[in-house]
Amino acid sequence: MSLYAIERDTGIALYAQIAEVLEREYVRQGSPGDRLPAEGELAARFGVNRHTLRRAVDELILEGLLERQHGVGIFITDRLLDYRVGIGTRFTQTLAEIGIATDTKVIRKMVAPASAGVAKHLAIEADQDVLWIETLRIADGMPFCVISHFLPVKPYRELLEDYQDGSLHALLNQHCGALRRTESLVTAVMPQGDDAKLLGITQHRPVLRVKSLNVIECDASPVEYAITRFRADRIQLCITP
Amino acid sequence: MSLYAIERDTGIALYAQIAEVLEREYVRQGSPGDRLPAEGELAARFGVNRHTLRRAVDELILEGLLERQHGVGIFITDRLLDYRVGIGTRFTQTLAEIGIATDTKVIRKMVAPASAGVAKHLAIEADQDVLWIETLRIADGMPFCVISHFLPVKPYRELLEDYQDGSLHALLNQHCGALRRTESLVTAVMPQGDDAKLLGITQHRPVLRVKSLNVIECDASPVEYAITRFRADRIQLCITP
DNA sequence: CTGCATTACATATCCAGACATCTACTGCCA
DNA sequence: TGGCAGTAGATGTCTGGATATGTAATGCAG
Repeated sequence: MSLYAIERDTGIALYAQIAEVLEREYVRQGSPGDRLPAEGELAARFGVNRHTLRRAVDELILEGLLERQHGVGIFITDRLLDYRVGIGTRFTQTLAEIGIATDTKVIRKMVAPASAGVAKHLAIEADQDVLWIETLRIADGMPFCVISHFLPVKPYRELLEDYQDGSLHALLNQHCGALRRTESLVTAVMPQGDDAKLLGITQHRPVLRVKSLNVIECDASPVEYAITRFRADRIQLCITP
Repeated sequence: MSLYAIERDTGIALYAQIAEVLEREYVRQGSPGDRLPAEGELAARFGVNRHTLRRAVDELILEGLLERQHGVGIFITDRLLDYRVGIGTRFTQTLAEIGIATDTKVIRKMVAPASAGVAKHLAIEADQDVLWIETLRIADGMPFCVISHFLPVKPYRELLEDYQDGSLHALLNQHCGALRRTESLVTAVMPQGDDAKLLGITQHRPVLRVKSLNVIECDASPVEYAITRFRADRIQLCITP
């Protein structure tokens, strides 16, 4: 029997009380990957309807403590992995330095008219075509971040015609010489579109979004505008002055 | 009548279809602050149960597009304000530079044993007492970020006995000389504890968390370890190399 | 005209049940 | 032995109804 009882008519919602008990009893006691009893079983134990129990589980999913797998069960999520990635340097290079094997998967590669934001940064007219490459970066076999790369069509279309994997910036470096990152804008958002699926997280976990612009070192002409979405549960950007 | 019809048995959940229609029809057309029709009204219009409609609204609340007020209605949320704040500099100073008036409110001030993380950064023993100050920063009259400041008790207790508002770092500067920020760790999390209430956001919007350590310039001894939680909808950290 | 009780209406919670869909396992069949 | 159909059991969606609680406007009493 549970040490923590559920009380009705206390002014505190049943689902909130149950969420707390579930957290104390399963999340804190258990380990990542552990499965909880089935919804019906838990509902019976607490003496509430299955909907009420689901509402309680929803709370913990929102907090990132649990996740559901359709047809399988409810599981305790993995903990923060605390990778540190420098913001000033390149993705592949940075992770290589701390001994993490990385992989790149090209999700989409297309030519499309630039949005206002992209056009501004690439110093072209809005609606003018840009090269749009969507890549998924994988570290240690686990999805790490999704990057939308935007490049001017003009000089880079042929260059990237057969780009498939590896470091995009190494390729650009060979062609344009040294690149420089001008500034990075960092914020937190909820995952949009396919990002949650690609990153292997639920729709309810935040992602760290970094917008950055790379220019050619010598003449400062823009080469690539990138929007990166990191799994926030696996990463801490490390910024050193 | 709506241009966008809801279809059953398409394999797409009704609530998902309704959420899309609500977004197109109200969120994109309307303005922040606008109220949606009542739940019952909308449910009748779409020909679904009120629970199903609520589920649809839940989706948009999670995406940060709508918010509910008990007994009042459902409203379109405010848009991103896109403040840019440099990570390398001081809060008050940075915002002053871009012409934003700031205010500081001390939420809590107490002495408590250090957690493992805090102790490590301040180079003291775990469980040893530290000064713990919780402040809320307000920019242009709107909550902006919550900061947990941790300082060694030893030299700073008396200094900060009567600290109430204004720049904490200006005060520390007078006492210790120049400070230097060693590194900043940035990630995204969902708000914990009272943070959502203090920041004036729902529990379902992400916050940007920055952990930083300030040391004395000349001898590199740690002065302040701070954990800052920014409203992610109002801020973009701007990082320049 | 002020202030408070009433009331209408909004969202919040909970229950009970039906059916859909997904997953993993079982066991038969080729 | 490999593959596939069936099935048990898990989560997902939707309905209908009852009741609780919060908000703001109404209207009456003072």
